[in-house]
Amino acid sequence: MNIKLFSIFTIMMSKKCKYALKALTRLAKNYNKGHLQTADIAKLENIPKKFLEQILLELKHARIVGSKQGSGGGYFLIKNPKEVSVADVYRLFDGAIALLPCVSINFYEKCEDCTDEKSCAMQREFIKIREGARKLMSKATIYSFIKDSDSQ
Amino acid sequence: MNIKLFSIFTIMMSKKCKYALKALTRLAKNYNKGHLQTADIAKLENIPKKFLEQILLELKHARIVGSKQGSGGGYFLIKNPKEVSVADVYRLFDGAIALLPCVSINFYEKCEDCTDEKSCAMQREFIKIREGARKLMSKATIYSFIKDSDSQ
DNA sequence: ATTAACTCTATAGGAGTAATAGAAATTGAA
DNA sequence: TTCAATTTCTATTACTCCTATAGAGTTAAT
Repeated sequence: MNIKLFSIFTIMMSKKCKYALKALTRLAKNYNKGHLQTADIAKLENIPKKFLEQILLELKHARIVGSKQGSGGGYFLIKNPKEVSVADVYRLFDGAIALLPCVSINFYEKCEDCTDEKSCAMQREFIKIREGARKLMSKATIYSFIKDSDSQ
Repeated sequence: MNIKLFSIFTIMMSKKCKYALKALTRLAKNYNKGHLQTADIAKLENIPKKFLEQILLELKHARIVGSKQGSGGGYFLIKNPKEVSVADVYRLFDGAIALLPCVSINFYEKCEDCTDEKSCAMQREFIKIREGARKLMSKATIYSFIKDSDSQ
């Protein structure tokens, strides 16, 4: 009968991106209160430390976090938590929000198999899907993660 | 400066899934008008023929298309084009619509790094995103691809 | 029978993910 | 000034999955 019993192949957000969001959430709780060290964030959030180092470095290059080097150093959030959206982080680590390259705003590419983009039957619908996802992912910010969680 | 010049790593719909949607669109145009052969669909849609064979077979196992074997055989759509959604096809080939396994309806899995799911700060927002994407992808059907494209 | 098509399984190459390792640079403090 | 702690950066590994191809098997029309 060929029934698919299990499928872990699901395309989702990468772990890197998820870890980034969790780390940013930690940093947001500490916003304007100094810096946190990689090792501490790693332990608190169950993220492999060396992997988290890479992630924080990328976030630094994207100017979302800042760092203090050397002994007693660490990372801190530069941007306001309300101005760091899931969309921003997703684009940085996982790329396009659109499901097809030809309907992506930031990562546009022509589909190889498409002879004529204008006559593509799927574009109109996939633009709608992209817009829905884009709006929701832009509205969800790091701040929205913390605003109710500390019974504040 | 370490500027990322190019990134083709974007997570999107797989080619398999895109090819499936294109093939289904072809079959929908021929709905209730007999069958089409793999080779013809492959040529019309610029899809590698042997790859398309696999895809149509999977769609058959999912009871979305039917087939007629032997010489002169081919594939035809079983389901009404209005009842085959992007969500259905996406789930079949690419898996979960949700961005995190822990907020997926059909492909739920616990996040390894999450100690306590109830206290996860991100769940609420990611459920919203999933719901938006789910609704849009369920509303977009194969029929919605063809309804205006033939100036009908 | 022969031909043409679907059915099924296997496999290969390439790409990307997740994670680890280690050396270099920087800073604070003893 | 030396040491220790931390960030910075590059390389590399193991693994998985995607894309595509190949070929043998099965079915049905002529």
